[in-house]
Amino acid sequence: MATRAEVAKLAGVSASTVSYALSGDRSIKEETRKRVLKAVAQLNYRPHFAAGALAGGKSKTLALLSPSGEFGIALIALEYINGASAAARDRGYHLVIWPSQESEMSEIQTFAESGMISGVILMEIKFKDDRVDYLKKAKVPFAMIGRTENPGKDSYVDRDFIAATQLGIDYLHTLGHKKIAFLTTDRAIGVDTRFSSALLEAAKKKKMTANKLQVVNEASSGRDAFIELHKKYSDVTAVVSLNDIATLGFISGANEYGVNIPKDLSLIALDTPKNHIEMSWPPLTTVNLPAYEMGRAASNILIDQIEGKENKQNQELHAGDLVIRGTTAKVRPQAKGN
Amino acid sequence: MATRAEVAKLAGVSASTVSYALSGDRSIKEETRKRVLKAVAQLNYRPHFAAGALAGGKSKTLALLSPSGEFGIALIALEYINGASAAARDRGYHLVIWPSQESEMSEIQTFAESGMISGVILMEIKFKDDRVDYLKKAKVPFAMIGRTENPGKDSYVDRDFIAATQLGIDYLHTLGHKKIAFLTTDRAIGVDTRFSSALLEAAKKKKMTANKLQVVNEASSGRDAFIELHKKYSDVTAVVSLNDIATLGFISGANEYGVNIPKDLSLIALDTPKNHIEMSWPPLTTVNLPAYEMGRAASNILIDQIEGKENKQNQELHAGDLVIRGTTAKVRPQAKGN
DNA sequence: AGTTTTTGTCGACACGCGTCGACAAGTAGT
DNA sequence: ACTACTTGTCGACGCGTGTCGACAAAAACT
Repeated sequence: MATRAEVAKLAGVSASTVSYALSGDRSIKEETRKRVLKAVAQLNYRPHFAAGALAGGKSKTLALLSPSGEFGIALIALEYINGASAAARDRGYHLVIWPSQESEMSEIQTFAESGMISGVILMEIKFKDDRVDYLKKAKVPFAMIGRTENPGKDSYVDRDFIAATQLGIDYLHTLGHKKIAFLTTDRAIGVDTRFSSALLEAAKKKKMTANKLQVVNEASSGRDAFIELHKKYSDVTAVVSLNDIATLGFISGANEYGVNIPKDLSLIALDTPKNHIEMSWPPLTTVNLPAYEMGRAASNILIDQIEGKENKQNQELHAGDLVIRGTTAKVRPQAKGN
Repeated sequence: MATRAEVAKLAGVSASTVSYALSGDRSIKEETRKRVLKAVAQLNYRPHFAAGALAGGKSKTLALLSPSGEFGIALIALEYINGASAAARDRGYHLVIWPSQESEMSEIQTFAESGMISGVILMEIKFKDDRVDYLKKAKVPFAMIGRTENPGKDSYVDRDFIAATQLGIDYLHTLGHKKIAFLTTDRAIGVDTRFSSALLEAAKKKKMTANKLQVVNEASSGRDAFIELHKKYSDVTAVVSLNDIATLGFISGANEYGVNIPKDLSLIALDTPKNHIEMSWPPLTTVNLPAYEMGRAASNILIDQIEGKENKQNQELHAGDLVIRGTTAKVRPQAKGN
């Protein structure tokens, strides 16, 4: 492994000149810089990361705290990770996945102080989130994917629930649907609450009725929801799902009962990771969840913050786009609900 | 952040004594060690990772190279990551997810040489894998999840295809099935090849016929496979799936055609990550893929290697267990294939 | 022409730790 | 009682950087 000293010798300059030529923190004559860069290339030199971290106090490493639920990292986390990781790499950082056991926040703090990590990305944010409070107190830079009830000036990237919901509702409206139902859980994460109220609002605007079907995050629950719908709300012509797992069970239920999607019933999913879309048949019409982009944004926002670009925008909302696939169709003229 | 010097002062010993008390690399009087440990606890001291890496040349960081496919990290990778990450943490290491762009192996080498990473975990191993050749030449310690055609003495953790297949086939045999079919892709990864031949072998032993249904890694392809089965092999009473995504489409197809699983047709999946199991209805009978354990094992094997425990076992096969859920049943007496 | 500012470079130092050699004190073997 | 080894501790050094202060040379002002 080539060191800075070797580069300096080859380029005929001092060691510090090499550093400055690379970092740009002091002005260097163009010709000298070129000589240095040539030597760097020739020796395939790359600064020793630990030495840099030691001397500069910067590790250029981000930790993505993944709440270790039952199955460890959640499925959707995958796309966030991919995006965050890619953006971090683009800016010379690394991303460590940190399956954080429960409330081991003090550990995070220690690692932040020991220079191991420069900042933290948080997922699955609750309305009230202890982790957020902790990190703020500990002065560890962080960015959220999701947001607390009152995020204030904290950095976050989140779904634009209102815009996403409107895209879906407006499309159903275009297709002629007037009586709809929606699948939602009532987890304390806040996503559901925000989604549900945005949906009711959007439906109201279009003068559509919207019945709520309560589900939990399981396929079987989606199937139960279909059965409930089938019995109680037979005039409903379209369903909006706010839970990805339940969606799949819901489709199974429809299949089982001989209800054809999309001919008899339209279905649109608003909270479905890419991986699930390709798993269903027919392919789901969705307002897609731009998780990759959100992950990217989270990294960028966090890095801006770490590097002291406080002036930059540090809160983002992503709506996603309507992607029409195979589960939506025009309402049938003879349907009761028309 | 407390430093070694502060601990030393508090404990009334020299700095190096603190190091030795913690590492155990030299004998320290029991009483002294206790005093040191007390001071460590009191100050909440943790060695500065970069300093350690600089001085000792050990970063205690593992990189998990995830082939960035179309969707980045693959779904199953999730469980591997969780397992590998947990095991690494247990042994004081960290796991960096490295979405490796194509053949940027030289980058890996550079980072390994620069002390950034101590070893590499590889996934989605092909029969002939350039990355493996590269790492061997570059002398970067690595462990595979999966294995090349001729792994020799290279470290790996892989599925025990023979045992896993036998568990499934034997169970179907117990249920009275004699004519089966199986879903497989023919990707070059080697998994499919090994699985297919193990299955044919196991079926032969039990004197069962086994028709192959070729699929690709898509839900719609699984649906097509069902239709093919329905038309061509109507006497088949059970299906073994070797591809998780196709499985879900297969079930949709059965629903669509009014074929009841498990009453009319049994289905058992051998290569399905946990996340997919909870997504299907009825819940899948599987020989589960112990991905979490495999991830753990990969980390442990790699760390053993890094730490020079060459004598330890560095190749493992995991079969998984038969988990009976809702997609298998006794063959129906009146079925043609009986 | 003299003074101040900017540009370009260098040497020195600190970051916090692992580890080597030295050495005093104790133990074991003759 | 002398040597030989072991135990327990310490001080010193080096790992490869980032960065600060110094300073000569050049440029920009009076």
